[in-house]
Amino acid sequence: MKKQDISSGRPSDEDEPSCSTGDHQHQPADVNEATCQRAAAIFRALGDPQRLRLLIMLEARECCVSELANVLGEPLPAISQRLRILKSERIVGSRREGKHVFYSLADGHIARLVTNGVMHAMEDS
Amino acid sequence: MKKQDISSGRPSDEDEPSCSTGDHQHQPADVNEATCQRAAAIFRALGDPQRLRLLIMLEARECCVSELANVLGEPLPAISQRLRILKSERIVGSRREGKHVFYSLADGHIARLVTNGVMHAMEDS
DNA sequence: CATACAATTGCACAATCCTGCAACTATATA
DNA sequence: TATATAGTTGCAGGATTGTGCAATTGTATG
Repeated sequence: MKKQDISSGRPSDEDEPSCSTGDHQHQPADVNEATCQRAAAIFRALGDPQRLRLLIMLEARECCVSELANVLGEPLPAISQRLRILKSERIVGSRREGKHVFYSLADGHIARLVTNGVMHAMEDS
Repeated sequence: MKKQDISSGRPSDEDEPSCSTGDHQHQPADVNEATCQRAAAIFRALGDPQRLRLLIMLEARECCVSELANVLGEPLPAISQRLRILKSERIVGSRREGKHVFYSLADGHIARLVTNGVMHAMEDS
């Protein structure tokens, strides 16, 4: 009959083979709900072509809003809106200098994330 | 007067200092529009908590749809839908074995992307 | 103080996306 | 062929999101 009970990886309730103590070791499989949502929020923020283009520019160097607007040929309010979203997720940081506000990537971790994503997209078939 | 012309990084039209030949070298700043959109599409697919949770499980090992549905405690059609989206972006691949369809991450590149995102979310304040 | 430039915010419209349920297809077994 | 299990697809709803434009704030200069 060979009834392969694959679908019931957890046959019934109260049977947790590798995690019965409730003690979580950070294996990939069990991640905080909060962590999961935070990570998703970051990815979602990166998941827009226009915002991603901003990040790619900021990856090269710190830029002010009007410079980004000029180079990308888009209205300034649009750029500001996108930067606002990226900042709300702490993906970019800002610094004021006179009339200008300069934006840059928050940290190297984000830079790696952006780079890896773009790399993968390029290597793609 | 010190007029700092920062905003006009590209003062007027028809002036492209470093790219006048049309030959693209893959600096971070200039990326194909297509590449940019492809990368954004990948990030967008990763940008949903439920889908991300699937990927985190698949990062550990290959799983079939009903197993994922069981472990995550969600209806099977919902899981199938999410996998469908992930597959359409070539983030996961599928393999049929009898009644079951097994899903797994498409490649190590994607795995790294997921890991990095989750890592960053955990390290975050 | 008035003016000019830089940047942000608010609002409305459109598009996209996520979800849930039902119906359908596919595979194996009796 | 009939039945049960596994998985996919289609569709309608409600929520979220991206965009464009006008109005506002902030900062330096005449």
